[in-house]
Amino acid sequence: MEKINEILTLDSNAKIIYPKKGEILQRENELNSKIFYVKKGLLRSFTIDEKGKEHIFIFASAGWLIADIESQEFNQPTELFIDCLEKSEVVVLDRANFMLSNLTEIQLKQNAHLLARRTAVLQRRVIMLMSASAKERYNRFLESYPELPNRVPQRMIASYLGITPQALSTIRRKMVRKN
Amino acid sequence: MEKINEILTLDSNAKIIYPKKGEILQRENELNSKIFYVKKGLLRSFTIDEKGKEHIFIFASAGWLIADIESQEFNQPTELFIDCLEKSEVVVLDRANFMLSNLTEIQLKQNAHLLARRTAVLQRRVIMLMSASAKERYNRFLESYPELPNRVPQRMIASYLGITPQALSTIRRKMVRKN
DNA sequence: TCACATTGTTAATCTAGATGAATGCATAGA
DNA sequence: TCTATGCATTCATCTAGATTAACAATGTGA
Repeated sequence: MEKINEILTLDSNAKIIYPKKGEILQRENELNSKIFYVKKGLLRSFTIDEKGKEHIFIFASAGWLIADIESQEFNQPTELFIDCLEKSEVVVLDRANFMLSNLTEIQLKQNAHLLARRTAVLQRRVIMLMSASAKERYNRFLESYPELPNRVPQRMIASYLGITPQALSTIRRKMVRKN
Repeated sequence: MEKINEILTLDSNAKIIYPKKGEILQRENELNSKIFYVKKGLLRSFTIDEKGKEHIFIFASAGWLIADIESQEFNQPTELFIDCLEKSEVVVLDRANFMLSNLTEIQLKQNAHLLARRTAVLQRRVIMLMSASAKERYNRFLESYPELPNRVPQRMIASYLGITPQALSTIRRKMVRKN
């Protein structure tokens, strides 16, 4: 994940921002083409459905990219909000530059790996959503992101898992009782 | 989607196969690094969970790639089966070659776009699984892949949507009644 | 400091979709 | 041709998780 820095330093259009907790970096329906690389802190992306309910798509802590790849790839307005959960340090890249600037071959390959890694995470997520119970998904979440439960409120973890805060609370209670 | 052909013709290790309906191209737990590009026909990838239940991850008709990106990116044995639903024509690529062969810059960028497009599809899939009812997911599926219902049995569509064949049958009945 | 919002918990009720089983139909294979 | 296997449908039942609501504990801001 270090090679990204080469890309960043080469991209003269890259800017660094220091968003505060609660700051919104990208809104739904913006025609946006930004990619955010988190150097420090924590961001998240999420949608809001017709009933006004929030669905967290992904958390991005230090070293991760966050962006609305779907709308960017198909040149449509953003579906995802992106906001800041902790005081952060974030590199803002332009999609066009990220994909098309004069990067070296090595950097392009790195780029491909970053995208492949993101895809891999999503692949696992889809399989989990289809085949695992809420309890299993929660346990997998704890294994995969052991530090996040200390940093984000439970209602957001519930939202990430695709369940209500009440359901998560019940799952946790049952897990405690069994130990 | 045509530029892929440039990549294919350059990759001297690429082979063409002609699998028949029902033929399995990749099994779970194989340490495999193949990427399949479908020229004609129809493939699918799927997992089988602990209860023996099938979960279809993706359908790939002409012009699409299919591969277990997750296990490849993390160098682990395959989680996904890949098999053939219709007599097909398929280009078999080696992951190593696909990522690291001496492709031109343009081809590498094309490559990045193919991956980004895959990621975009998965992004939409995750959001749908989290926020939409089975009925809504079915309608979206019909919009996105209008030709597939004629080519694959309903139980597979149900599996793709993450519901049982019975539930899909009920949804369809209700939709017919309303028209 | 006091009002007020946000978070997590519990409990009662409701519902989308799962499960299990039976039936009719079509296709395939000996 | 007959038999068997897979597919779609329907129905009765069950259950994981949603919904609604009430309440305590903690933060937050004027």
